Amino acid sequence: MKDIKIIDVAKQADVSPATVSRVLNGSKLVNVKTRQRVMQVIRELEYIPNNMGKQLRCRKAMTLAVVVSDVLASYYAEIIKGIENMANSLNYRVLICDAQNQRQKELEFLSLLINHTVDALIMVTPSLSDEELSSYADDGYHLGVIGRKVENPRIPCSFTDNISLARDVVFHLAEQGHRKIAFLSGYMSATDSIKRLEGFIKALEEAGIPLEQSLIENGDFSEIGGYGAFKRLRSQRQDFTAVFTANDEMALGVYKACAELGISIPEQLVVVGVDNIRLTNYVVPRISSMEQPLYMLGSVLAEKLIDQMNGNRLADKRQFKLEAELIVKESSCMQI
Amino acid sequence: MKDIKIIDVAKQADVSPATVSRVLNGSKLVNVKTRQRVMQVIRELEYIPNNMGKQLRCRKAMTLAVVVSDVLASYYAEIIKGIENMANSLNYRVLICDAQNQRQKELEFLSLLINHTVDALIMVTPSLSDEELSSYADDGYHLGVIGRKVENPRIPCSFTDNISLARDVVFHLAEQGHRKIAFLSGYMSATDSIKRLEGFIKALEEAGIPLEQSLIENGDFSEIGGYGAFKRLRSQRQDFTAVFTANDEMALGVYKACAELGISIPEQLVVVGVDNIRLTNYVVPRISSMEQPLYMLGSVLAEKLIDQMNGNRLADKRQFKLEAELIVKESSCMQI
DNA sequence: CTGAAAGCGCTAACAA
DNA sequence: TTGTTAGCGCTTTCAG
Repeated sequence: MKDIKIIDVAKQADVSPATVSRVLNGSKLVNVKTRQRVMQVIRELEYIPNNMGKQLRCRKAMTLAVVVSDVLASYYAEIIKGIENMANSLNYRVLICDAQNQRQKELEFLSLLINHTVDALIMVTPSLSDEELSSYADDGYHLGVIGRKVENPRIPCSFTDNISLARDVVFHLAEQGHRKIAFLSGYMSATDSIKRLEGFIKALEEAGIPLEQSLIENGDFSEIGGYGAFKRLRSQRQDFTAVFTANDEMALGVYKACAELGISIPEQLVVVGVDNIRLTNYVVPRISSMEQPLYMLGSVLAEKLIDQMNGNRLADKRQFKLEAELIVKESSCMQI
Repeated sequence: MKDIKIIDVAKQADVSPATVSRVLNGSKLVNVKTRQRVMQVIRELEYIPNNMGKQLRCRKAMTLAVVVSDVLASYYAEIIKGIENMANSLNYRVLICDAQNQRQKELEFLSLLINHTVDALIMVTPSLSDEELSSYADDGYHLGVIGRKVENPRIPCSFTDNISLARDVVFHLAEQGHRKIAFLSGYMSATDSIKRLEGFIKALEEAGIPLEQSLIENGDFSEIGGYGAFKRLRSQRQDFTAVFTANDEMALGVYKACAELGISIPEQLVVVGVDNIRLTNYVVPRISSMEQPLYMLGSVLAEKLIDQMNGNRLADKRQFKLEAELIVKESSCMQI
């Protein structure tokens, strides 16, 4: 902790601090000879520029904050990795903010932007409305959103195409002859759930399969929710041959219910989930699932946000709609 | 982005910036009347102190960096959560650094400390030696380590008691009459693996069970490694009745091998792993496992490190050895 | 109890 | 090509 300062280097090299700064920042306006001398001194003194001084002077923290609902969810880990790797490669750092599923916390983290602790904030959380975020964005703060579409032209966003995601599932099932397909939704307040249901309905139409409201049941994205939803559904109807669950957790719940009810998968019932979590490969039969491009959602958005901060405000594309990929496994396919 | 500054507030309230600063920082040296007036102006102007200015002046970033080998590993997520929640509650922020399993990256992140981007660094990675870390700590930088014991008196550390962890497993097995217990290690370079093996050997002695070298086989903490290790072991000997794997991934490998070899668990072979990952509850039979206090490892260390930075350098306890907990499930217990 | 003034370490006009 | 100078926004002596 010697704490050499730029002035120390300057004196030792017999130049001004400005010149040292120029050398440090790779300015072309420095004599080669001088540059070498300064570099030499920098090495000798083991000088490391103090980032706080730089930040204040440049009014840039070179840091992004990412707000997630719960750092424990593996869903976020991949997104964070995407953001982190991209940010680091562009010389930015990443602050992690765990909102602990509390709207209040999400709001509090916004202060990191306002008090200039970070240059931009990425929300991967559902609580804050477009309007709330817009008021900040319109004030000139840099905000990005992952997981849903936002219409404010200042807010870049990346999200999965849930309509085509649902279509892929329905067509995969329809191709195998299924006509009675049930859908288990997540929270009805979640955009993801709404969009998947919407896509499901659209796809049925496209596939020429009549929509039956009684084949749609509410879950809540949890295993237990899926279990309950399936049981309720099954108590009403027994004629459906396939279930599309809005995520894999609910598919696990369906598995549990089927085990209890003596329904064999995929012979009597075919199941497809979303997220392709690791567990889907460890139950028998393995669960077919739609894999979201999580890493990409993170890296694409981070890149765009950083790009935008560095002046390319006019760059055209602001919304990144990425496609999920169907991973077919035994739960939805006899002949695999 | 109005960017009100302290001087603006000062003028408006007809006081000096110093007084505004005092109000902001809750100094007692302010007349109640003045304080109210200043507060009023702060609210009116919606003044938010600029953190960069504060950081530079106070020479504190109020930020910790956490370096992990791979943000995707669920193992780290819990530790990060522990650090994050504790840090936030003490008004610190957390920077996440993904070393991507590269030693070089770990080294690079140390620069965050040196250039004063963060006040302290927590290493949850294995690559850097005690000596390497010590040289920084001795220079006055604040470093903490999670996952292994470090002897430098300036470096606080938190880790699981692997000796007692292994003992708990061995005694659990011995109590059920097992005398031929196999051990599958992780990487031989990993402290965790070494300590668990050491604990295993010690515990056998304590339990009065003769040690048999041929019942110890090398794995590498991966499922495939566990699979291979078990196959090798089994090709040599068939008389053991229990396997203790250094982590759950390897236990999954054992499951796979047993399925192929027609060995039934727990009737013919009992299995115990470490980490109690979610998957252990979804295979049949569920895998008994030692659960590490990951959240605590993170929060305890963060608390200590922050405490230490704030002057309590003399506080006695520097090493936090926490106990793992045995979660008994069907893989190691017939009568469950 | 309050204010003036001096920086924290750095960069960027502006001059030379 | 280089140096001088003036801050970035804040806190904290030191006087009063």
